[in-house]
Amino acid sequence: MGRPAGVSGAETMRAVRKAAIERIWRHGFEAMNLRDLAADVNLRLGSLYNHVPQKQEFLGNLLEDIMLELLQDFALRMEGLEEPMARLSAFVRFHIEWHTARKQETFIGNMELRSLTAEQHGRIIGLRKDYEAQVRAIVADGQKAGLWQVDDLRVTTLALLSLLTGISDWYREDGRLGQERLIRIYQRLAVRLLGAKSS
Amino acid sequence: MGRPAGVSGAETMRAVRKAAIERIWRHGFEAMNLRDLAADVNLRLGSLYNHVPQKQEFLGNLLEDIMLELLQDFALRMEGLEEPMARLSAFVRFHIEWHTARKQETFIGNMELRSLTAEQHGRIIGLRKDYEAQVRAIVADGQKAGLWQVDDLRVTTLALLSLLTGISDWYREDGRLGQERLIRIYQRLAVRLLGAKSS
Amino acid sequence: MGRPAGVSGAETMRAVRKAAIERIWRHGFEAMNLRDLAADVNLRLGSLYNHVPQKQEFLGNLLEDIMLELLQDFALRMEGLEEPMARLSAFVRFHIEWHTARKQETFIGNMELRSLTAEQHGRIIGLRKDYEAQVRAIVADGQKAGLWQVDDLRVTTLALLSLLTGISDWYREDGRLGQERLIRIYQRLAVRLLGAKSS
Amino acid sequence: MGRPAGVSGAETMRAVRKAAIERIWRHGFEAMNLRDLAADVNLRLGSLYNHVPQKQEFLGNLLEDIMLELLQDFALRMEGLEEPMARLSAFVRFHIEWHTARKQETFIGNMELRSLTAEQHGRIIGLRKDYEAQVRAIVADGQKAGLWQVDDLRVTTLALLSLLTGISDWYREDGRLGQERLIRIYQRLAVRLLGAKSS
DNA sequence: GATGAATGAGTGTTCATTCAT
DNA sequence: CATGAATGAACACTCATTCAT
Repeated sequence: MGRPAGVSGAETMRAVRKAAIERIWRHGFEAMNLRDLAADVNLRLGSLYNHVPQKQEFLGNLLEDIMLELLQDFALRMEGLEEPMARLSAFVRFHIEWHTARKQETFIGNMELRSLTAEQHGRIIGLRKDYEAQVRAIVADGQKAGLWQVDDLRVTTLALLSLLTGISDWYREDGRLGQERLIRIYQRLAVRLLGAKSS
Repeated sequence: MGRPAGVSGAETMRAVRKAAIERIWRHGFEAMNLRDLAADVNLRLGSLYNHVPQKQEFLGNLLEDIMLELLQDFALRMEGLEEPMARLSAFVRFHIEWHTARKQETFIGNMELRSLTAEQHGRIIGLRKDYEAQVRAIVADGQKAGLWQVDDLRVTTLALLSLLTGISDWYREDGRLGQERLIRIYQRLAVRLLGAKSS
Repeated sequence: MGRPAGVSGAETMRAVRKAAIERIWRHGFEAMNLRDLAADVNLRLGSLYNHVPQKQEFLGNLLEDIMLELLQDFALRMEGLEEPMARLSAFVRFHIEWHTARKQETFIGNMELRSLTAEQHGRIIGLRKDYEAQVRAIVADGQKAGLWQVDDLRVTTLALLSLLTGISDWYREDGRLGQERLIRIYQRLAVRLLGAKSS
Repeated sequence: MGRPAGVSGAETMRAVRKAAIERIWRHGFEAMNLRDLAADVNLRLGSLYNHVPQKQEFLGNLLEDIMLELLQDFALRMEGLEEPMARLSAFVRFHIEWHTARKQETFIGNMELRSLTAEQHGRIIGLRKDYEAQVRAIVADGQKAGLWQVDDLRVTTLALLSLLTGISDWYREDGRLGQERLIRIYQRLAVRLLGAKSS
């Protein structure tokens, strides 16, 4: 009944998160029940509460951490890039890589916003706006540099993001096109969308 | 208690649908409970079952009807149009008009697929594929006609659909841009995306 | 599964209250579980909620109704009595009769105050103060009339109430003394406590 | 993690008892949870079990020790007093002092009897009867000595105890009346209750 | 002795669904 | 048709208790 040999809290926590992401992705947050989640990581229901706070709070933390990680990875990837076209390409690559490698995370990150409390929602929407703003900056800089010409900065940025994020609706690792090929296609689509001089 | 005067069964059904769409849109199908839904239309829970089938079946019917209506409206709108560029423009206009006028319906049509049974899911995915196929045909025809040049027909069509559908994530009737202006912007974006010769 | 023949909501409600009083009296509010309570009235747990609100709210309503009934019965009993000594005797008789006939109700009325929310607590303490105030008025009137002489009006009134309420800690219907004999003894004790001229 | 410096087991035990009394007093034994209790004394839940037996047994010990201490203090206070009136005064003083200084202990001593097992209950009721019997002896002796005249020895003794114990329902250290004044008032009430010749 | 982790048995509450009236 | 009442299956969450470390 006591603590079994060789278990660590942090490891269990990671396992719980992974299992939760899978379940939320498949059937949604509301449909994820904690008994099943506990079973996924070989725990009884009660034990789960040694690792996880309230279900609702857990979702908030989860989505927030996903967004934070996205922002952090994005910053790393963009480091040192100055030229708008290079930044656009890097952004498209990054976004696709993240949204295909972390398909489930990004899906629930979009899907389960409505399951958040108002307070959680505000917090996470804030982080999303950060990301948006950085993409908008790329589009704006390229425009200033005369690389492309967009009708409406805000709308075009949102359109660009929709374009890319939509991939996760149908992307499959074993799909017809390799990831690299996909990135190339979308880099070209992005450039076209912005109305770049040559494409 | 008998039926109050002036209330017809069909009317109640319509009211229930409307209320259900609102609730599903706000918090999701799983989070919609039938007691509240009944209250929305001034019924007690038990009475709801005189109008509505099982909750699960109700969702299936709802989503199917939404898709059928979309397809029907689409067909009407495209009637008589032959020229690919005209058809593209008409499609963009139609899609945006539908997805903004019927924001809730289309949102739940995308969102709640996962709440369907396998059988329902298959049926509705089939209808969505119909729609996709019609859009793909426009893209293909324009390509054959030399109006534009896409790298990958399937991917580009999906990208075009993502681009447009994404609007419903942020569109607000009282937003900065009028609907007409939005349509113009997106018609241009679509044309660019496909790599049309002139833009 | 539907509604069985010949059951009425009001009757069930009464049965639930009675069973709850018994259980709370025996083991306390916290120890009363709703599954057992449902079983007491031949219901499954879920059905209980057709009659009873939240457990916490149920307790508040219960205690409030008990106090209201006490106040109402008290008013009836005191009707028409003017003379302080007669009112004192009537009060003692009433209090003992109520606290022995409704032993459980009054016991939990005293005991479970701590299980109330702050808001409920305030409401019910208010009713108790009403009762106290009426008793205090009797003591004060007799004092003004020169029937007795107390050191401190408030304390003596509380002492008188403690004296009488204590009975329910040990009273048993089949006890050594009949209720009538008990009333006589306590009427005398009350008179003495107040320092009445003759006793 | 070993034992922090300067912490002895007996001290911890005392701290736990004190915290437990506070919690039981506020919300009752059933509502006291051991995690919170541990936190009160800066321990984690698991560590509590190095100091405290089963929760149920803990309560039994607690109440028994309270009663034993009461009896012991009572014996000390009454030592050497022979004359009934002096003993009555001393008892009243003692009872009030104990029930105000140890308000919480005596309150839970009365309140939580019902949370005991049958075996514990019997043991503690026995101790209470000891106390009662000693008070009854005082009343009886005074009666024999012609100091006062009661209708029924048992009932009057219980009434006297109710009268005094009731104080802890409303007593507050910062109340209107000082403790000494209160004792005087109740000594007079007690004497009156017994029907003493002069008062 | 202190701690984190695990466990099983509960506990209040919700909900879709059914059916006699 | 509307309603109140009943049902069973679930659900998130709590808690006393145990034990390897």
